[in-house]
Amino acid sequence: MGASKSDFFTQQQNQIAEIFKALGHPARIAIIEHILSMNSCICGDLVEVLPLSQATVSQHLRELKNAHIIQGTIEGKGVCYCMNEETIKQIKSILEIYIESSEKKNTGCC
Amino acid sequence: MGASKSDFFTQQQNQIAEIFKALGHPARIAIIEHILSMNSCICGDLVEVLPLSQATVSQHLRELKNAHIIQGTIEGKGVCYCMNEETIKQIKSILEIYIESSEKKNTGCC
DNA sequence: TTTATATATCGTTATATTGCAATATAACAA
DNA sequence: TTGTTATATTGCAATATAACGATATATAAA
Repeated sequence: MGASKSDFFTQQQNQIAEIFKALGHPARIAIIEHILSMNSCICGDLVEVLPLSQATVSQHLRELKNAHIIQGTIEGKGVCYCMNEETIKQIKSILEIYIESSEKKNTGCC
Repeated sequence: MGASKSDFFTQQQNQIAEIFKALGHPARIAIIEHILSMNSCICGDLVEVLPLSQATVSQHLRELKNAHIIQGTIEGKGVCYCMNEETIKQIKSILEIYIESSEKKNTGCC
């Protein structure tokens, strides 16, 4: 197969997984780090920084946009990218819940 | 292709992406939620709870183990799974850094 | 020992992802 | 208008992933 049985999971589980999946590629981590490291977020130079073709970079950007991890606005003939803090905060708070639950229920078996 | 060019990214970028990738599937999110919701972490019943075959569940568990998101110890004829808090905390702190950087460099373009 | 139960691994198929060249689109410049 | 630059999309080949049946392994029970 290769198709995940999304229908059998909750909408929330699918949504969370979507975001993590978008973060699950080194090129996309590199893109995020680069957006964060720049003072301006006009990111046409990503192609020069990354070892990937323009087409591939554009594709990764689209995936990050689809998952609402970054936002892009047209600025003249370029596009300005920046992080969508809300999504990152959402994921962070989910991890916090995981950590809390895990600390509460320490059964000592591992 | 289909092979990601891992060699061209830093070890840290690859490692972070690996963990996010392991979290990027609804079944694996469901597994984590179930481990956290149980008082005991003996998780042989995951197969009954999830809409997946035993082989598939075992495969997902292996991926979570490989990414050090969960740990498993043999208990009698079953296996006891629990979270590896360290990994979750590591990912959480990376997201915190992302949020901080993002807040500092608000250029207002998006 | 034999049998049952729990989990892991192997082999296979269907689908998804990665990456790029080629091409399309869109905005500015001349 | 035409040309130039920036980004997106399309189409394709190579590889990876998801899922499962069958089988292997490993421990407990009889």
